[in-house]
Amino acid sequence: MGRQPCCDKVGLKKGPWTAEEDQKLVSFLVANGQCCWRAVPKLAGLLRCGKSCRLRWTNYLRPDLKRGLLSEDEERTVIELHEQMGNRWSKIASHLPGRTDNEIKNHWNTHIKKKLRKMGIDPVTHKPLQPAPPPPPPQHPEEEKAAGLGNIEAFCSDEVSMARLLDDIVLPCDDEFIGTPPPAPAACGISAASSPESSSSSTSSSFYSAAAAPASSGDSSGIVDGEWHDLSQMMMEWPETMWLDDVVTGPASWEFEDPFVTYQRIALFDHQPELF
DNA sequence: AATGAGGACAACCGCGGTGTT
DNA sequence: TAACACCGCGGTTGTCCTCAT
Repeated sequence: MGRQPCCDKVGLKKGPWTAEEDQKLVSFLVANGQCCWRAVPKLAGLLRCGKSCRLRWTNYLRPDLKRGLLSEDEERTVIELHEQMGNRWSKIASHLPGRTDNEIKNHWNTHIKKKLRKMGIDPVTHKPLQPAPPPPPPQHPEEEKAAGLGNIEAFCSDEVSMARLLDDIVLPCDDEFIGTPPPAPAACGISAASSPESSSSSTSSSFYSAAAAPASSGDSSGIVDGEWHDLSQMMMEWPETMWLDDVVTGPASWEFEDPFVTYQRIALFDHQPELF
């Protein structure tokens, strides 16, 4: 059965979203919720196709999204799930709350694939590459596996350690975090969440877990499972926090405003007008 | 300081699945 | 049952940014 292309209509805009478009989409969805995407652009006053709106919302504007790099726990989970499911990015993403399939797919293609190759692992088959990685050449398949896959050093020593990187940029999502405005998208902090799903990977028998466990034990960010606030909960708390000033007035010392912060402001205005 | 290469990621494209008429 | 419409998924592309030269 033939299908009309979704976005070839004359006059529909393509390409990067502007802050104004983000604002329109977010304010519409916050006010009306998600209905049929085809109607969203018209109702929201956007010259975009519904598909584009859905993608923008799903991958960037959704309030429950985590921001920033995947934690090592999350990376391990992705690898394990990829081993089981292949390129079922949406299924993989469903095991990582706050992460999108697109984000995971991009991270896989740009980071994890390289790491696995450096470790001598075929990112497609998850088996040792042939020929085996350079010296010292293992004598037995088991040793090869252990050397290539069981060595966390191989996983991260040739790059800036994700954990240490997160040490620098991640703020724990506790009350202190709530009171601290996120200075930049990458530092929104939620990125290092140790979700129950991701932390459960530590019990997996997969060699990836064994490989990475030492480096991740005692989450480098100091965050304990369950400490992460649900965004809606955070939003309920914002008015009592210093963050509110940033959300309401906009970042004082940042020229660029993260669309996420824009969203927060819109959401607060729309849902708690009595506060202003 | 200029510039080219490579990396990272947002966004688009096309297809398949599913619900409705 | 067929035709259609919509949504979601996975692959790919385009653009911006960073870094090395």
